[in-house]
Amino acid sequence: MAASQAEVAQRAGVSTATVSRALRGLPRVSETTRARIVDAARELGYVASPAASQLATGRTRTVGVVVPFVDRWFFGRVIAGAEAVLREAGFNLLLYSVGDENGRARFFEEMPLRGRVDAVLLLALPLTPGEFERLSELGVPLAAVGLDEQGMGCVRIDDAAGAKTAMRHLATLGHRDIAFIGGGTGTPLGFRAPVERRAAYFAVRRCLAVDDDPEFDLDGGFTLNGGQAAMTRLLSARRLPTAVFAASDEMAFGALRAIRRSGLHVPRDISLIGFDDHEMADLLDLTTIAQPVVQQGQAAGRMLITQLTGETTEPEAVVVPTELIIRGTTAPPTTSTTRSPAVTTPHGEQVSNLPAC
Amino acid sequence: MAASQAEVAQRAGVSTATVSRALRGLPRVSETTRARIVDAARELGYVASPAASQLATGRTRTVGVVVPFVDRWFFGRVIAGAEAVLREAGFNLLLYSVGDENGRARFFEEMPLRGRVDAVLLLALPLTPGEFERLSELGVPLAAVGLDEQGMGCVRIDDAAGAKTAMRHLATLGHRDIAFIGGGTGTPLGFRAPVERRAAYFAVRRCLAVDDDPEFDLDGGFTLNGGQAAMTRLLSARRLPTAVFAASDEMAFGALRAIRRSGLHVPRDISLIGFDDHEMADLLDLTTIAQPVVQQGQAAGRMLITQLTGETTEPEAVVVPTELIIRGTTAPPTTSTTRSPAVTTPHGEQVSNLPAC
DNA sequence: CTGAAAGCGCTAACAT
DNA sequence: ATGTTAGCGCTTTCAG
Repeated sequence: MAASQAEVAQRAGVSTATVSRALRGLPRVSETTRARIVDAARELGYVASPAASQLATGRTRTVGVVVPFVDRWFFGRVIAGAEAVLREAGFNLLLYSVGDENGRARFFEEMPLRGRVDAVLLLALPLTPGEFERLSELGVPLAAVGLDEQGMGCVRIDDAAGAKTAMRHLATLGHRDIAFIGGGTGTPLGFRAPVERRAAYFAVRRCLAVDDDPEFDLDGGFTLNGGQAAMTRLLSARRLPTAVFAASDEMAFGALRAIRRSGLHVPRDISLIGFDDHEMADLLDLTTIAQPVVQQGQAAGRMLITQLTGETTEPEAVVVPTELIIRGTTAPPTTSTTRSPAVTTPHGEQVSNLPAC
Repeated sequence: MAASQAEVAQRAGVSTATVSRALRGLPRVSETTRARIVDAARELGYVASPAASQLATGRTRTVGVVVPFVDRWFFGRVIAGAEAVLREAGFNLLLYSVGDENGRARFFEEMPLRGRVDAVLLLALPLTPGEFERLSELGVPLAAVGLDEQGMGCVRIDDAAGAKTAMRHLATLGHRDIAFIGGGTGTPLGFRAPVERRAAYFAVRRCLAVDDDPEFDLDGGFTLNGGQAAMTRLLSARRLPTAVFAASDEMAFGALRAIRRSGLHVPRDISLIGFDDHEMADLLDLTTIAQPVVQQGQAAGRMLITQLTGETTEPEAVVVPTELIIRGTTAPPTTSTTRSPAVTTPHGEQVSNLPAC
């Protein structure tokens, strides 16, 4: 069916070794024979069998991408970014979606990537020492997005700083009664963004000298519906916050819906800030913390390419910046509960005497 | 590094041939030796080299998935569905994102999937005869989602019927001045959903005896921003429609934003219906035509598995049903322009004497 | 039920 | 610059 290297060799009147060299652009082949071989190959429609060259060289020209979910906005974008640069460099993408605890266990047990990839890109999955060990046994370069792991290239945002910025934005507007919708801190998948964003929430609260309030610490499971449910719970509580910080835009969307359904208005009655700058955030006029998503995928992809193309560069850890995007869901609290005199800036923000949090 | 079959054979005191049979569950191996071999393999952590068995058998245990974009809601979901069933059946996924005209050309020219996959799943990419030919040369089973191609398993919705339902819903409510936001009919990628949905729009118009109106036929490029831009154009036209049919929810979201920005209200001033039942549709209370997305991916995946596991079933064409989801963005026109007496049903729909469109 | 041996199609030393 | 010759690690007749 498909032409073999031997046929090309015969047609060009050379040995298979020369064909191999010529077609891979290696030196030690005269230009004239190379041209002859290239012609013969084209005429025969020859393409080297990946399996054979893989067996001979050990290289697969494939990168494994391990992701919790393919069908979430964030991951889809990161994959797209990584795919673009890897494809450009001639690599294929082997996709593995871990999904849940079960799938994760299976992945690390069976290691379906073993012998199939030259490198692995990990998305947002913090590894247990055992898992890291298993992955290392593959003996290929590793990189990750949304992780801060030793021994592999990592590109991520500073979740703590981003969350702090969100909280400071609310505080600057004059808010003190701020609720948090996060969640997933106890999930088996163990993402770190949820944990860090929540920690920052508490840190800023304390810095503002506001007592902890368990009723203001909600679990929205990082989903739209979860965010809505959490907000609904919040709205039926004894005391209402003047602002809500949702640790992801999707949860903020859900919260938005719950607030509207309750007849309240954003930001008049409650301010709301999200995190991620989801593609829908602009549409819903949601104030949020933006992070570059596609770029993180690209950066991680490039790291792997660098590792793969010989230069034994030390795996680096890149932190990309987040940015506060002020839209229409945040404003100063109407029932002025600010504890210090505040003036309004041209941007409509109140400047209160914030402690240096 | 990794244990080889020979080592297992030696440890179990048999030949590599027997190891091969035993580990793959083939017959003609006594249970006692099989057990011994399995033990030896486990102790050595042996896993067969994919490259080697691939070279020997020609099978890759991998399915190629060719998709226009990874980072669109629809495709992400379909991939997730397909991945689940294929993974379950022991197949890996090789992802190829075609993206644009350029990437598409490269894909069909280089055929990076050649020799790397046992089957190919195509998403929403109608093929030119030449492309189909190239793909067929791979000599592997083909399946598609969102296509109606001869010679491969296809699973899709009836776009025409769905669009007709959307239009009839508006017509039943009493709307006659209905605009359409679609687009991409001229895109090089040549998806068919845009074309069919638009054709149905015109068909129902004519059936309602409403003259064609070029000003009501907008291009929203199947993106959120495009939808917004199209709606903005529409709002600045001489004559306003009482309803808008957006061929995708994402464009409907954009339209929604444009309408709100203009100070008009949905559905009081303008009714709006979308298509797809995007995850955000419920949040935005958008009336739409729902289609099963994950299920289409699963169905296509199963088709491939069937083809692959011997049963030489004829590639079938499955059409899954769509469903009208009535939410809050559609209502009877306020300025009653109905041409026939209408009564209101318990569901709030007006029943007008619709011609049988 | 098991083993010997011949590939699968390519690459990489080593010769020439 | 080119050819020879071993593998790479598994599968699969074909014998036994």
